[in-house]
Amino acid sequence: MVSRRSEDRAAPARQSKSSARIHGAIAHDLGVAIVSGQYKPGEILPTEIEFSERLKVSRSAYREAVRTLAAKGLVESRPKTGTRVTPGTRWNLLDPDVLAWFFEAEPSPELVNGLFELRLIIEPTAAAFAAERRDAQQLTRMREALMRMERHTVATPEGRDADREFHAIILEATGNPPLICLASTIGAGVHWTTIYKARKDELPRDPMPAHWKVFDAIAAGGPDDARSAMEALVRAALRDTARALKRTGHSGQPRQARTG
Amino acid sequence: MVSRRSEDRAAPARQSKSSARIHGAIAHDLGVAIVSGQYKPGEILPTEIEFSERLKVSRSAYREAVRTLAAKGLVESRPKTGTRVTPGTRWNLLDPDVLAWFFEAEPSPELVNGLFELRLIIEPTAAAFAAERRDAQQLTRMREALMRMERHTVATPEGRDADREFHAIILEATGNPPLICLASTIGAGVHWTTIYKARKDELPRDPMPAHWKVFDAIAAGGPDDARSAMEALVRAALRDTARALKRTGHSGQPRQARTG
DNA sequence: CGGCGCTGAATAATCAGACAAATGCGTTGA
DNA sequence: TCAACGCATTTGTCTGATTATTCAGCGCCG
Repeated sequence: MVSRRSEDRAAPARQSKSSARIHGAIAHDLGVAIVSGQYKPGEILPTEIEFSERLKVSRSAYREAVRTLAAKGLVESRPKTGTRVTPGTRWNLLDPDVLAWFFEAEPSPELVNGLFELRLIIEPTAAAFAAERRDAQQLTRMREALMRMERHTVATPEGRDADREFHAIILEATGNPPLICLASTIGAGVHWTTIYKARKDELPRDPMPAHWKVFDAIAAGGPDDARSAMEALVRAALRDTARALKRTGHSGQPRQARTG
Repeated sequence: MVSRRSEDRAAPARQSKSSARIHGAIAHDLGVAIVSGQYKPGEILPTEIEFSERLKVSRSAYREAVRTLAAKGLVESRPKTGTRVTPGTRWNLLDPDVLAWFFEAEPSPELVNGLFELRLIIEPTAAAFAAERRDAQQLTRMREALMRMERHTVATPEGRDADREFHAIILEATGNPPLICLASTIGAGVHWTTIYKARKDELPRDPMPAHWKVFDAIAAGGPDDARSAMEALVRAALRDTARALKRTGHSGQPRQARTG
């Protein structure tokens, strides 16, 4: 995010490069500015006219960006009052974009710990459900994913894709749509944005045995075994993630927001 | 939602009554239409010009509504292609508005069961965390909430508010922001929209003993006791909710969406 | 003295119409 | 057969004006 003048807290202006939907870029930058505390809850943003002029975009593009943020609970607009940053308790922390915006800036330890805790609740339970409900075809796909992961190792994009897919199939096997939504959001937001940023020589030790244990338990149809195996796997992953977070300070590297 | 002509699947037009932000009303109606399956995933909405004319609103108002839906993952717009309903796996099921829209229409049993399951995972764990982390002041507030609930009973709005507050304080005591966000969303979406729609004579039996058990465990600092007490409480509530859902078919009664 | 309605100004909300950018698709030429 | 080109379509953006809301201040009345 580039500010031309120091008093501009969120004034990236339109990227002259190529195209990039403008309202999406503004929503992204403003969202990051809000979750990172550059605009504090209760604070009122400049008027539409002033802000859109400062950003060098039309009022309509700016307004569409604000609608996006309002949909995620970050701001609230009222005539005469203006657009106000809502209290943090109203933010949709589980929105994929909001989570991504947090991790682009410096997520608070409170948030990171909270997500870790949540993941530690959700994923083992999902594995237990999967052990009870998976069908033969899902089992086959899990095995294939793990074999692909083993062949490529997590040091490669292919290996990481296979890892992701393994977890995705487990979630799918739960047959619980909100759980699937939740777990993939958290997984995408926390785990993959950090652990794989580690330097190659700091990659976690061979994760395959832990993965195979989860698979075996699910294949055997043992929910308790699946739960504990997955808990061990997640704990190991979280240790690595925490280490990476502590080392880098934050996850850095902006990514493309899905919205827009 | 009023349709003037039968071929209009989502054409409530602007409410001539009072005021109501137009883009918010459109987002609401279109959102309900999408989650209820009137527009199916993969389907492409009419062009902005056509749809906005049909709704009798300006293109900009319609576009802002679409931005809101896109922010929640329900649709996706691209030049030349149009605005397409995204596959259900990409919807933010845990967005409070999306959840509310589901419950305005007929939520699928799959979704309802999924939410129940999720709640049964989350809330007992939250109670366990609360038992370990609550401070004296939170304990006092919990007791006051329960006493207020006892005094008014859940048959009154005051009693229900006290019930809500009790659960909210427990969540607050976990100190886990994503968990707070998640649990309040699910609680708002599932529980309160259904159970309290039951006829007075079908209200659940005295919920106070179960509530006091949860409180006692949290006060005593026993996470395991708190977990099992809360699990019992939630199970009872879910039974009542399931009964109400089965009887009414769905939760009916549209409510005001928060967005806009 | 206190509450209540009126008035005005500030701001978001909506509208209308034009132009720009992107992109899927058919056409055309090698 | 296939690649490059151009066209039509649709969303994206811009401009400027008008409308609706609502907060704050003031005066009036009880």
